[in-house]
Amino acid sequence: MSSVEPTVLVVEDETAIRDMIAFALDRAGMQVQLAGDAQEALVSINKKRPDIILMDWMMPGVSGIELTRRLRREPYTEDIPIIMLTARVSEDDKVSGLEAGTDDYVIKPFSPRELLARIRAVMRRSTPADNNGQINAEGLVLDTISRRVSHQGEPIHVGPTEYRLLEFFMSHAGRAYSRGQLLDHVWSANTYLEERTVDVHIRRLRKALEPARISHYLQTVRGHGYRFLAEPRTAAK
Amino acid sequence: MSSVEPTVLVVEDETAIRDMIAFALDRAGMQVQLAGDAQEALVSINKKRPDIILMDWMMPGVSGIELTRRLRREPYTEDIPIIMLTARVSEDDKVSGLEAGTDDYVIKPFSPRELLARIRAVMRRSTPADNNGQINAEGLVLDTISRRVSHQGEPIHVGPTEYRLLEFFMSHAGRAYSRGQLLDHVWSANTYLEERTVDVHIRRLRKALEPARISHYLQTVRGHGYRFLAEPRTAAK
DNA sequence: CGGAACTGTCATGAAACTGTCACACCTGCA
DNA sequence: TGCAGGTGTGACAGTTTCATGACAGTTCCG
Repeated sequence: MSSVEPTVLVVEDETAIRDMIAFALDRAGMQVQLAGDAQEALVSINKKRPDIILMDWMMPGVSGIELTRRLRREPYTEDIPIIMLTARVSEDDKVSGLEAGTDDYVIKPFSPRELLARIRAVMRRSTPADNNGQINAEGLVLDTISRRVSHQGEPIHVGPTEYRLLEFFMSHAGRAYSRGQLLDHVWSANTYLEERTVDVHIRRLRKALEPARISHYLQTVRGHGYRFLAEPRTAAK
Repeated sequence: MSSVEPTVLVVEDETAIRDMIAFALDRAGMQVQLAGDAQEALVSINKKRPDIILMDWMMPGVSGIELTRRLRREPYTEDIPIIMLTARVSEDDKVSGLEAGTDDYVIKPFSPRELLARIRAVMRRSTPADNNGQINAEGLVLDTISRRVSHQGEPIHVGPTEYRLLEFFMSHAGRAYSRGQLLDHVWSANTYLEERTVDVHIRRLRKALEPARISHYLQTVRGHGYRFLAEPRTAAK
């Protein structure tokens, strides 16, 4: 897997907790960036894009959840996994956090070990490979730099919306999304669109993937939405 | 959460150490499975999924670290916490062990007391509720992220209602619910439905679980309702 | 200006899903 | 043994959900 040490950004206003986390992560061989508030966090991210972000829910000024929303809006940061540190436990918070784009939660108080476990779990889940601008899934390659799609060398043409949709799906492979979530993430926010619109774009994307015989990578989750899953060849072990 | 005794799989080639560990764990009221090498370990895991694995770093044949990688690759096993037993002390080994998906490690020589403490710590942190969106019960995995159900890797198709029903049951395993309670929890409120409707959905869910031969996980509680209980394999019947 | 590409919405039919029923079956009890 | 209430099972019709093709409005170019 990735032989380089992952970089973790810790956004937390309480110095004691921040230092504790920093110590634990450092011991585990991770690069650590520290930030005391959202402002510092943004600066830090701009300087060096972290592989994962640990973020306190409650912070002076811009809250963790608000910062998450902002990060999710920018292409440069939207794919960074975020783990929320929170004292809250209610279902509502959980839901709104997940909607905002959080990948996991750790509820205070937590042990350094638990934190490490979560970080590893999230990274194992969301790090497909080393990221040089390409996302690869069973021969389907999406190049975020040239903004092109190809399958086993053969170029595939997709429209702008289909491209964004595919990019979102491929960088969150395996995960099921409702139509509402897809509208939030793939279309610019604040635009109200019919949910059926998603269906049509899925259809167009499938059509584009059809010549490569991989349209089934886009799976329908009945009663819910869609999911991208590039199934490996069904071969016995 | 699980009040039942945890099952611990010990993978260790040195008989003396293995016996010592087995004795200590048994005294602490834990179920113990033993394996002398990776091969035996895989067989044992297939027979009964352990709640945690103690694994020697150095073993003849497939090493502990390699076995860890393999286990992390399979959905059925990827969530089992692993504690590595090692004589090595260098930083490098420590890091690569963690990267491979190990949850903790104990350096030889160690005391039974230390071992138990580590086991309890790891289990405490990896059990809490929706671990990483997966609910696992004896090989039956419900993934709330991808919204899929599978048994020992084999996907299982269930309809939307059956999915919600199973999710509810699995996150309240062992508990018996009346038909009325199930209607309240699984169906959206304010809908009046015939109580027998529950029976039919139970039936459909059982049918879906039938190919995996685990339809008996859904038990009938006569005169009351139903209960989900994934029983470990009973030897003979 | 004109065409090509793209976008959002809609109508339609097929497929999946849902709730209900009738009847078979099973269990405990008189 | 027969009865009575509870549960399993298959069938069915109504409903919901989704795939698909069409269409009109837009934008983006030459």
